[in-house]
Amino acid sequence: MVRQPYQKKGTWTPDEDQKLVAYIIRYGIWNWNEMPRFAGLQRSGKSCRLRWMNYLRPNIKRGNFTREEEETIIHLQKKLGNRWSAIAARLPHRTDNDIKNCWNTRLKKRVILQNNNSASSATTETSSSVEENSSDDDCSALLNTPTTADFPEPFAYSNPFSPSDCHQTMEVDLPNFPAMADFPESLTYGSTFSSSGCHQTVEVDNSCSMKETFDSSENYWEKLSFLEQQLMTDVSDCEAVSPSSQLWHSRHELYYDPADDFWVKPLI
DNA sequence: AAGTGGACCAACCGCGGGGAA
DNA sequence: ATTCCCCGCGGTTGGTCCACT
Repeated sequence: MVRQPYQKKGTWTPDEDQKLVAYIIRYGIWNWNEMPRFAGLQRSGKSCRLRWMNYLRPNIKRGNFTREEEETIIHLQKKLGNRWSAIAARLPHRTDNDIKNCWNTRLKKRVILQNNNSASSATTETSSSVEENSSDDDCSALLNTPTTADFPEPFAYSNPFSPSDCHQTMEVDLPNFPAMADFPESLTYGSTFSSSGCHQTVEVDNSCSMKETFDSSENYWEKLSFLEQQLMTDVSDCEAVSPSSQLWHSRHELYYDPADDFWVKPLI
């Protein structure tokens, strides 16, 4: 009988974030339901997916929405309704959850207010101000968002939206990436980061231990922040691994401790 | 200083779609 | 054709922060 592991809820801790990011960087996304177990997380797959998609994903723009973005959301909401994922697809680097929150907390009231004002006004010109003032052309810069299909290699990223307007490239090189059979028993891997001018790279290799890199390195979160800033396409689109193989599962059995519901060796 | 209410945001829940078996 | 499983979406909730009284 398979014991249903305890599944934690609530706010994610930095340690959990670290485990999830480290795992996804290393292995990609293959099965959200199975992933938390292998990543040493006591979370549901849905929770992991949500955390990744809404917060940890590298290409997420955080912080206040600009006036232009807000107008775009209003325009698109009017056009598409509450299809937040469709709206998010047209707003670079904003998540559907963020857009939904923005709408529910701010924009909806603003629109209602605008509508009330226009309704109370005898004139008709203001009633369609949003529609008229934010045509598709007006927000074309936002709508012409590159899709992940524009990026030929799973781990090579270009960032046309870099704040500094310089073209930045992120390369994540994962040698032996899915080859579980190649992992030594004392599984070691990690990431090194380098930056030079506008061309910045991220390399993930097997040269240092995961623990060393993410636990005792001087600034893991600095690096993660770097990832967040520079990885400008969806890592989830990366084809990472073939976990369905018997090899995958058999190798993971070596590292997963069912007694603790924790994936021990690779991370500890 | 303490209480209160609103704003904001992260996360959860339930449902439906789509693909695989 | 049917069932099952996974994923993604949208609605909603709960916690935190902050301004105001």
